[in-house]
Amino acid sequence: MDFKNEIAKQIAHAAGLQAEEVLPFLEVPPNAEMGDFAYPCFRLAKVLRQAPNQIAAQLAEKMQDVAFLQKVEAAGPYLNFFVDKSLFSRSVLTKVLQQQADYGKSELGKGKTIVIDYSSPNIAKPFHVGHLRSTVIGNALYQIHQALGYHCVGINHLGDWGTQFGKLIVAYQKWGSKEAVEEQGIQELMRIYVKFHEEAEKDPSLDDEARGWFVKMQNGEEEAIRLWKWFYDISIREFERVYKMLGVSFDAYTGESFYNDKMAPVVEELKEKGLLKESEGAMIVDLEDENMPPCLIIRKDGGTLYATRDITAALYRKKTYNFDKCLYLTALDQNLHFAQWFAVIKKMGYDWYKDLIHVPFGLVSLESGKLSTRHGHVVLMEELLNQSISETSRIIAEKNPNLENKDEVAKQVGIGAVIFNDLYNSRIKDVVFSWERMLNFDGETGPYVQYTHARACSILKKAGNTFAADVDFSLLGDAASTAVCKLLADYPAKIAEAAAKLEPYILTRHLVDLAQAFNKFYHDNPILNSEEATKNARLAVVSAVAIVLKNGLALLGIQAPEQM
RNA sequence: GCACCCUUAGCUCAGUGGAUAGAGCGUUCGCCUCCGGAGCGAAAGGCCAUGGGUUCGAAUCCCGUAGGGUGCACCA
Repeated sequence: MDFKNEIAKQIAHAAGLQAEEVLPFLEVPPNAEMGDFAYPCFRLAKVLRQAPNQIAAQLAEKMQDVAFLQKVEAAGPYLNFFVDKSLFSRSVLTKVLQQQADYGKSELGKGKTIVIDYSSPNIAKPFHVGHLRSTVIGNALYQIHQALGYHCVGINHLGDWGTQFGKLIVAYQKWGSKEAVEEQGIQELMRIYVKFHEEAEKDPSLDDEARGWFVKMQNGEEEAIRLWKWFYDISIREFERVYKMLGVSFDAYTGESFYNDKMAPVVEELKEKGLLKESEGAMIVDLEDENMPPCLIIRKDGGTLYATRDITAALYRKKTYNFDKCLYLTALDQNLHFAQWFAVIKKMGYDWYKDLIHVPFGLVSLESGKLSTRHGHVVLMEELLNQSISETSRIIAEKNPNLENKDEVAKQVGIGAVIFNDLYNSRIKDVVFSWERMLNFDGETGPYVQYTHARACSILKKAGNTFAADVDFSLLGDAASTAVCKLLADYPAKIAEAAAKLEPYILTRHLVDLAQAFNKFYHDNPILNSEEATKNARLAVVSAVAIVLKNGLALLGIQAPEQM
């Protein structure tokens, strides 16, 4: 039963309106003592030509006998509703306990396809904290949409093509060795890449040489491709190690190199449509009428660019997946780039340009300043995860030394902490990375939610993981129990809201709210030590909370150990 | 110069048209002979950057200003 909907109907009936006119304005009072739902009557004042206070009083009068309402009260201009608590908890809890792992899922996105482009790191560079956000937010949006019934396609659009590989080839030939690259992997690639930049400052002809090698790659020349592929394989192996730790996977690894042979026809199409024009030796699409700088398509040396590849990839994805939406998870500083090439797609006459969505997030920096791979000014992803895991191990050794499979749990909690932290605020906020904050597991953190889940599991275990089916819901009338039930009831709507706003934090925060409400419930109400019927009813609450916390964490890409 | 984003408690952030602006961290004080203290309770801490406007009502919407961040031609 959807109480909000039913109340809207009742108000509409009493006020002579349609339920749809009422529903959007139904709200939750700031304080639970004021009621479970509220309707402000200000907006009726004009229509009914009466003061809001009077309207509220009259409507309250008319609704005294509604069965599922315990009480309707006029508080000044507000109409406050108190739902029948036992009816409410029955409705929520039976649903959660029946649906279990499916609670929260829906068919909102049935038949729709959503392509999500996330993580997309540049290969041949180490995977660092700057890559975390795209990876983790993208993965959460993937899981969330999947729960809503969408068909999701996760794409890792690797930065695996471009002049930087020409640079790498030159650097390898001049200063590298096969042994060193095989032994040290990306670290060695990084070393020679940095060396290249140092040398190129003194000798600009190195840049021309690098561009030359990239042209060879584009032409498919054997030696160039062989080296590139070698660098590629080494990088992917290292990335996959990190993805495995994070529990993230992709449906396709079609990176930029994948589009190498697919760009020519697209450039041809731009030409045919009269969009391409020469400027300063390069080929551009003019966007003056869109109030933006031009979009560069072909360099004066004939090379392709970022935008060329993104446009080609978008056309390919539309053809291959026929998506309803295509999301791009990148930092906010790429705003203009996306706005530009989206506009090019529009000019090409494709009305699905409006289904292309840049999902930006704020920049990550260190307390000591900007991230810079070249200057070694980074925190590597593996280092971060390992630090978090070892901090977790330390805490386990202190608090729960007899825990079985400690190492496994330390991984789940340590990695969960990192993921949770990144999904806790709205995307757009800049992040200043801090070890101190990162490794503090008190308060609104992943470990807190996991701990709450483990605690709930522990109680259930002590009760033999079972309770009687005929729950007496009237025993759950206290404020703490009601607060928990309300949050359980709101959970499905929060998933939908997170998807609509493309903001996983909506879900993350809800889980924190639920964990807080549960911990209060736990402190206020003895469970195992209470009288049989009460114990049974409270176990139903504990069980439902465990289910929802676990489901919610799963959508964020975080595991929920039963002990920690 | 033009464009985009941000500004709410000491710090990190929720709240985006309605009732007394909320969390967490940090600080201070309580709570384990009692279901897991990675917990719970309480205190202190706010001119919601600023000036106008719209509205019965603005932290929330619109315009201006200031401060901070970012982007603007052959990197991605």
